[in-house]
Amino acid sequence: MFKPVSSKVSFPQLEERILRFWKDARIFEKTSEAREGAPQFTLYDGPPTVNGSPGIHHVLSRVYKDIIPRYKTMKGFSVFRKAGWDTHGLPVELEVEKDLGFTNKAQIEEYGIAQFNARCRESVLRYLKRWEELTDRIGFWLDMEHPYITFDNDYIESCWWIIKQLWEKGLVYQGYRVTPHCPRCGTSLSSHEVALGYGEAQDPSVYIKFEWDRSRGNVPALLADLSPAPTYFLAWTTTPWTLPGNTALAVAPQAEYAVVEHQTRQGTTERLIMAQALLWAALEGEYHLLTTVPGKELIGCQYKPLFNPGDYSVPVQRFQPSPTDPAKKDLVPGSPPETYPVIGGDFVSMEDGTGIVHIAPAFGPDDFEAGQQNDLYFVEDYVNLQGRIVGDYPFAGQFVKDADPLVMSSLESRGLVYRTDTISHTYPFCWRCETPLLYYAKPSWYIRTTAFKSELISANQEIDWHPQYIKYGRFGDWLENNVDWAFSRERYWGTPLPVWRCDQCTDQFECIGGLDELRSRPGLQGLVEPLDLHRPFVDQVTFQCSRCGGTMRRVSEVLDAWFDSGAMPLAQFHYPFENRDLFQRSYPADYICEAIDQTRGWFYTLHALATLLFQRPCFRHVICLGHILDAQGEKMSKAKGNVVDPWTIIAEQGADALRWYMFTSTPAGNVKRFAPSQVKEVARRFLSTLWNTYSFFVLYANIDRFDPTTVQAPDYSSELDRWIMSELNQLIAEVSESLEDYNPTDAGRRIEEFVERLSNWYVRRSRRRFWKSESDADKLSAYFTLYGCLVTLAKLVAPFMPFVAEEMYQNLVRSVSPGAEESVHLCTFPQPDLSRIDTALAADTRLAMRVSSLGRAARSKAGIKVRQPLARVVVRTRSNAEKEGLQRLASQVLEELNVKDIGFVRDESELDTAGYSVAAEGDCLVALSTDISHELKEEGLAREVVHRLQTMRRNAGFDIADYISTCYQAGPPLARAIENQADYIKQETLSRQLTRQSPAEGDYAEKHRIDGHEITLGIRRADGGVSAH
RNA sequence: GGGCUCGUAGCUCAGGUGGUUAGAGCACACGCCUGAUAAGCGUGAGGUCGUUGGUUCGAGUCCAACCGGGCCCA
Repeated sequence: MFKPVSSKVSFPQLEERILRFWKDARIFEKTSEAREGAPQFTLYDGPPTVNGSPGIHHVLSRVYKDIIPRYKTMKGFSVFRKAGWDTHGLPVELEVEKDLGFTNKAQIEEYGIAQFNARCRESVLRYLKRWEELTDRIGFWLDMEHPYITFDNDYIESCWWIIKQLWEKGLVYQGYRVTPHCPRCGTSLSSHEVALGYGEAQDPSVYIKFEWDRSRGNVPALLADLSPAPTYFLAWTTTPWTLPGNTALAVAPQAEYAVVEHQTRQGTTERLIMAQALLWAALEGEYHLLTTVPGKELIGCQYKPLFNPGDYSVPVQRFQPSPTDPAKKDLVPGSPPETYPVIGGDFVSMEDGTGIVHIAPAFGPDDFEAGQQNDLYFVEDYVNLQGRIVGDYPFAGQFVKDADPLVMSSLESRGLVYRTDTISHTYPFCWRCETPLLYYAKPSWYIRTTAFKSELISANQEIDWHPQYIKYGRFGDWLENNVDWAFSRERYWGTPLPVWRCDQCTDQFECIGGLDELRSRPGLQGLVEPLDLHRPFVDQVTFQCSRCGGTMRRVSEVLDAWFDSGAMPLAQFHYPFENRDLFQRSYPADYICEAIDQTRGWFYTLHALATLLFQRPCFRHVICLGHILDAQGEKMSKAKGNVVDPWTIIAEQGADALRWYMFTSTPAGNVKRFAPSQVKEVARRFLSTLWNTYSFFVLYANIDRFDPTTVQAPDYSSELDRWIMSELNQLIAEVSESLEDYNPTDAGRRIEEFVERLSNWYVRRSRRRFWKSESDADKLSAYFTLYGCLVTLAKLVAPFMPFVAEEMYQNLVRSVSPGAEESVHLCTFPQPDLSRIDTALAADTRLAMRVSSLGRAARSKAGIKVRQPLARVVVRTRSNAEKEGLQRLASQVLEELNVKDIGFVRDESELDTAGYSVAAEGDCLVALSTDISHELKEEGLAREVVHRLQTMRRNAGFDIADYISTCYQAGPPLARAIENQADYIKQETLSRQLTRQSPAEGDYAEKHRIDGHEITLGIRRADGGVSAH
């Protein structure tokens, strides 16, 4: 006996039961134990940042991470899947800062780095619990008992080892570069972080006059003859605060520049120099053109500083060739300048502005480069790392963006402003705290990924991307445009950069690749127990300089958290200090899966570190998911309030419905518009159809005491059985193929299709076989076949919907075969029996379904219910093969249409359409005879009576197998029909007696009207309550 | 501004290498069926396949430009 299955089921409750079963019986552990020694399949779990609770988009990536390992386990692999948690980084610090009410770094240092980091650790540990809970609840099986956590000392030590490897290959360097800098967080951001934060900004758009000094530098011949008058270079900028840092103006050498004359508001005459092509856009009011001059002739002209740093107590530096390496430029202290030069630059655009670009080498990447190339002055120190102006400026003390109007009024008062506007454009903001980023020249540590660019590209060729276009599109392009990785951060809660520097001979650096190496340094001090490799403890560790005997102190930086996650192929094993074999076995990963934004994030750092270390990729197959948007196609964000909480969906529809929706609604790589109502639809359309088929089977199998363990395989004489077995094996083949191809979407959609056919054709057409009284071979064959379909389905859907699959398996298999595998997830995945696939039968059945569908349409047109039997259906067929196919399946069509006989014609002209109702679609035509003879009429009436009695049985609360006694009172026409069809009625309604009399006391009675005639029906359970079957 | 990607019914999606009248599910209206079903079946309505050009005997499908959404990069 199977456990009775109600058609009404709460999936969330069912899932909770299954979770307990898995836990109590250690099923997950057993899936590993059972596959010990089998070929390994490796998942690398891209560690989510455990800062904040997991959202619906995390469910998407986590169930996609789950399905392939589950499938591979059933295919006999030993699957490695260690959970990972990304615990470092700015987001974590930011949250703690918010809690503490901090607004800048100084407050952290005041508070104490040790305490601050302790809070960071607590914060991630708190969130980690929530991640574990959700992971568990959605049935994502991975080893959370032995996770890798990026803040562990072991993990950090592996990171150190990797850096040492790169250091020894000369791939780590400290560069002085202009980087995007967040003045609030006080740190540089990497290019992928900057990308997260572009937004619309309102900025000043100003045209500034730089006064030409004819007494110095170059005077272009074309301008030499002009009468003396004040002459200005006109330059455009959106960042007035950088003007005190201006040390040059750049022109496009090939462009033509105009000298124009105009009247100022004060009535004086002045001249402006700017690109001719942009005159119309930049100038207002009247002006007249004096002459033009090629840009290259302007190079070498000198102009007067807007703000001479010497006047504001700000130090000046200057680029000059390095004495050790003439190819390099050093910054050396300089004296305040008299004038600055006009230089040439190929980056000067003729799209907007004036064709003359203001250069502040400290505050822009192009500017910095121009400074190096032209040995320019360098003025940076009037802005500190908090973005505030220092020095003696009238706008000192202001945040740079707030200083903009004050800079302008200072220039305005000196008559150096031509025009002021505002502009709306995209500008980068800090992705976490939304502070506008500043480009700021400062030292940062780099990994020289560009040295391995061609290896990065060729290793990518070995990777199997889903969707494929990522490979040479998004990801390939990114590799083609590779730049060195700025991987240091001036922060606190992160893996410390393992580089020590001598405080005496300051250019002596040492990179430490592990703890033993550190312990072996001479004069080691400050390494205390219990060991914590984080700041501030690691900052106390000093040793002796091998060159001068000075003290080696660690540099202050920590690592970009992306380095941590990119290091996981090694660091999750504490490689190379432990687990060398395990590492070797698990490299490269067979499978990884994250969303599209990771092309610049984890996909990249993983690939970069692997290639730099081993010159080969560390993952073979990757599914790159599209993002989840809300139902309106808008990005989900807390601010908009359109974030979907996964727990709500799970509580209402269950994890399996959510999983199924994630897999089948949209291809993995597409954006997904998430609407909770669609999860509900999945539950209704697919899950409940499957469940009801299962529940139907159990209901009748129990009545008939069907025991799959003792029944022999049938001879499959039934076309229906052969057909569904053909469909089933076709399904197994296609599902396997799609999953092998990392495509759960197609696989799931095929399963949906099969379940639909199973329920709405196989079971519907087989119903009588299940409820007929005699237990013959045909009945057993139907049970056996449906049972086989359901058990196979349980296994096929197991990787998709692990809970429902388990429930079905436990009841269908374990309850009758205690020796069977303990869990569906310990079973092997079904293998298709290709010999059972009968494509001709499949085509014939499709045709039979189509004919039935058209036959129903013909009935509908004629207004004759299906309950009324008809004499004949005629089908026009295109070929003998079609005709023979339909003849074989005639009983299915006849029953479905409630028709006595089927005929065939090859041409419509053979059909006398009088007395027929015809329906056609494409080349398929079906005609139903509409003449209803007296006998057919009586049969129809009898079926009406049966229908009313069936409904009454249900209303009276009888069991479907209870025998009853039936009585009726009706006029002659109905009574005659009932008498003539008495056997049929008794059989259908399990009536022992059928008598023409009034209902007795205690009978369940109803009055009905059939075809205009009144009838009273009464039923009662037959004596002894003996059940049928 | 550049790159990638998507655009098919009100909504969610199918539509290998170009080939009759572009399909499914949901939702809507009307009708039917029901000893498993929260279901199912039938009919109806709903589409200039984002737009405009081009290639072709023939374009949802191939090409180009543009428009719109998303992501990425400036």
